[in-house]
Amino acid sequence: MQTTLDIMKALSDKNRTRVVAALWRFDELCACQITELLQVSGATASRHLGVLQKNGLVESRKEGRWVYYKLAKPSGSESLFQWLEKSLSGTDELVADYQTLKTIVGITREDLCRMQRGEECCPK
Amino acid sequence: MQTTLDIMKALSDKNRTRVVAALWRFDELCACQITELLQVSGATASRHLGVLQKNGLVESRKEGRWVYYKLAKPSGSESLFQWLEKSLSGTDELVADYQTLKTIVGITREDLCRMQRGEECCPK
DNA sequence: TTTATATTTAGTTATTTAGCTAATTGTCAA
DNA sequence: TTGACAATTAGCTAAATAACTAAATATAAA
Repeated sequence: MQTTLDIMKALSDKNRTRVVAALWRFDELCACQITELLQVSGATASRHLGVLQKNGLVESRKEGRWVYYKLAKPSGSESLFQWLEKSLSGTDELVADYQTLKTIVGITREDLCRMQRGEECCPK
Repeated sequence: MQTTLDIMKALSDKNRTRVVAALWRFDELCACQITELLQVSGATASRHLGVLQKNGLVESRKEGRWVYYKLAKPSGSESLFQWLEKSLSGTDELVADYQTLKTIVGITREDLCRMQRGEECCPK
């Protein structure tokens, strides 16, 4: 029972649900892209991703200094995600996130991380 | 989006989910029966029922001094409940709750409430 | 090897919330 | 009308958690 409750709790946070929704549209995103989307500190984004991963909702893949995340729907969760996707489709926040993400993935990882460090370099 | 998150949050609490599960099996239960099931104060049970009701998950009907609650699945929530029911089926807590509930509904409302007031009278 | 850096972990703080008791409300019965 | 009483609301406390900054870890580049 606790597993079920933990999944609900993981998905009852706005930022975590935004991450899940982002991964519906963009197959794989790295931690820095998700940090940029949520506009929180890297540590905060990392913690949210950790919660999602611990509950089997995302999985990660390390590639050099970057860590990439993608959805990992636990078996039997199809109807949950079916509901969630329908329930959230078209909400203002997610529509806006989609626009933001299109910009974010258009920037190289290197430039994005430079931006996050507050350096002057900007994406062309 | 907040509505969706609120529903998840409502269902991420163990006691509230136990109430929902109880109402799958017993069409209608009064507040005092739910208080007895959860083994919390009447005020706490009332607050949980209030959260469920506010988010459209249960509806209530007043009959004299008693208030009866039943499920009120919001439209479009079928797949959510399909997942939840499957995900929770057979868990120790809910199996135990079912046994407890069979006893509880076998007691008259009057005797149950007397028990809760700590009086000596006991159900036959 | 040393330095830079993406991510995670540790530690702190503010907010939220589940629980309690006490007070209030609304209904029935004497 | 008064008293009893089921349920809810108000007010409080303790625990959980989301955010931050700083420190630690792991990897790439110089």
